[in-house]
Amino acid sequence: MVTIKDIAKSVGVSTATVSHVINETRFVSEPLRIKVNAIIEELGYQPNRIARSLVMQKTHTIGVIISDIQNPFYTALVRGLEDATSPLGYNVMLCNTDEDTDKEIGYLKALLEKRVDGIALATCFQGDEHPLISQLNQVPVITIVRKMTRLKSDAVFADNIGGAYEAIEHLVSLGHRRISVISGPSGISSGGERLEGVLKAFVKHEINPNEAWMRTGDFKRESGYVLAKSILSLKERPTALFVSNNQMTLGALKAFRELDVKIPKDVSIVGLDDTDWSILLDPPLTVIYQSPYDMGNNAGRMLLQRVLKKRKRFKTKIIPAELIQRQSSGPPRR
Amino acid sequence: MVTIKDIAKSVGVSTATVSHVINETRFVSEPLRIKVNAIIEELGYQPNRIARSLVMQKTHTIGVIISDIQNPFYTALVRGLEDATSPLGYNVMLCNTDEDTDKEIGYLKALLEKRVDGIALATCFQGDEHPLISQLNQVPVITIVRKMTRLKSDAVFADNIGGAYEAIEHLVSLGHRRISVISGPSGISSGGERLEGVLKAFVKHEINPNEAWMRTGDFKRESGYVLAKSILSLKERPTALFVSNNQMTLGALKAFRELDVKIPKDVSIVGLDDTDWSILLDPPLTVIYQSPYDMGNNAGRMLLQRVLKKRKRFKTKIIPAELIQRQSSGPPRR
DNA sequence: GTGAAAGCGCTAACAA
DNA sequence: TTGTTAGCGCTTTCAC
Repeated sequence: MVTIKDIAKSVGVSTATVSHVINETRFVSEPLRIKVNAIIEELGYQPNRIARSLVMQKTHTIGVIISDIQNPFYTALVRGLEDATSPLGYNVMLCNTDEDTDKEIGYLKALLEKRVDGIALATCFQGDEHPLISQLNQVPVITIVRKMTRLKSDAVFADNIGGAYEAIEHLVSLGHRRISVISGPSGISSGGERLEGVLKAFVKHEINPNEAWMRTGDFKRESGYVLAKSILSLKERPTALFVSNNQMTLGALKAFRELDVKIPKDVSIVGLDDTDWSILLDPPLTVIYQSPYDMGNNAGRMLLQRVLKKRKRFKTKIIPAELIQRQSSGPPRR
Repeated sequence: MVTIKDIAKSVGVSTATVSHVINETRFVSEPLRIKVNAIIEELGYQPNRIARSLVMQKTHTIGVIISDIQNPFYTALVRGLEDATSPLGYNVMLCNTDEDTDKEIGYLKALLEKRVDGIALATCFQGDEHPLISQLNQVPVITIVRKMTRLKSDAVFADNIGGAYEAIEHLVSLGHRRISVISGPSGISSGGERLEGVLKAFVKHEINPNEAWMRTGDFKRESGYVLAKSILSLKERPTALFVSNNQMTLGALKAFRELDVKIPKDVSIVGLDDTDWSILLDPPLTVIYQSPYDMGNNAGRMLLQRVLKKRKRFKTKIIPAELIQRQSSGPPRR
């Protein structure tokens, strides 16, 4: 592998000069500059960013930790993040935890040791005590999707309470009062907050939550499937179901299909998170939409601002929720 | 940031000793080892992998270049790749080209300069001349999904010819002879090969391709939509349509819905690439399935074998194609 | 306008 | 059993 030293020797200048023509960081006379560039071209020199990172203390890499790369929510988010950071010369190191806290620890340690310039973290830890909290407080981190207490950082979240509230409002406005809910883990903020939004709407409309209809899943497809099946098998069926993420909705829809429950005639369903194919489902799915692309894009921009020390105070951005009404929700059967 | 030197000074040993206890790379007496580890713990030392990479000439990072991170095909592939590499301590640098050759060049250069240990590349270049071919020939590369001529490398592809052939066979077996096809760019191997498979089946069954029904898209949703709309608007409609990737199928289905064309009563449709939600569409989609997870997983394993020099000869792995028959394909209307 | 050389944090050959 | 020290390839201060 050819180095800056080879170039220097070949041209007959010092490494300093070569470095300066490469980075345009101090004046170099025309003839020398031309000669250096020619040799660089000729020898096919490729700068070694590792060496540069070591001295500059910057890697131009940002780490992203998400729980499911196969979930379109996260891929849109990553896309937004990459669109925000790659034009500024940053690369993304992507880590998939699969909701496994051990993996999260492992990835986080690796990112820290690799000295990434910043980390975008959608944690899968529940509760307060993140084991790496002190290390995380020492690097630019942006908390995304799921809150982390005790971490001083910028953050981008969705309006979970508002979104869930709106979902229930929508169902109530259609005439539903027998509403079932599949929530996510209450220890994860997006799980707990969505349930909070639901309950807030219940209170507003004086609906007494029926324990048998209030279930908690783990944000994965299988739990949506199992819980929906169990709910639909109840002697007393709800007239509507709100599922608090896209994967569980997928599972729930499978259950509906298997049990041949007609949507929305038998039971209305509202999901959270929109996808490309929601519109092609049978029937097209009514959802609460919170733009993951915007979340990622904002996260990327905010993270870079911090990396580049363009901002002092920590900032939290909330991405709004929006109801997209399609045909999976309708008035209850009389 | 605390360094190995700080540890050494604090314990009163040399940096060599510290390094050796960290890496367990030569014997260190019990008491010293304990003391060193204690101080490491106490000072919260985090090894600097950048420095280590510089001397070891290994980054434990692999670069992955794909064209669309929002396409479930690629996310499953990346997932498979990560599952294969991360247990061995490798991290994935993910780059999304969006079918833009300039972006591909930029990312490739960055990966090369960052000295990733290996690259998994699904190129978006068409034809023979990849501008970075000589650089790529100097690092471990695994070609995935799309062939690259002139690149000496391992490779993992899908059985595109076989898959497309099978799709047409299936339609013919249902009684179709008026078959329309939306292909991908012929300059991309997965585009050209799938068309090749189609034509092979046409020949076998003595079907004369109707020019008006043979269209070429760009693998993106919009082109599937536009082409399907135009095909369905023909005075002479085909009785079946084969679409050669999932994104274009999504677009085509939208066109079908907008024109109120009944599937499979009016026109049968077979897609290529399966997705989680194919089964929930209306009607559930018949597809050709070529496991992207397996592609990624094999690619990851093969790439690491090469990185670790466990293999001399280049190897190509073909992932088989399989027909998954659902309800979007049926006999033609009489 | 250019060069010498220190140093980024680590590994490992060579010495002791 | 442990320490000294020369790099890995680059940037940048200080000198000329």
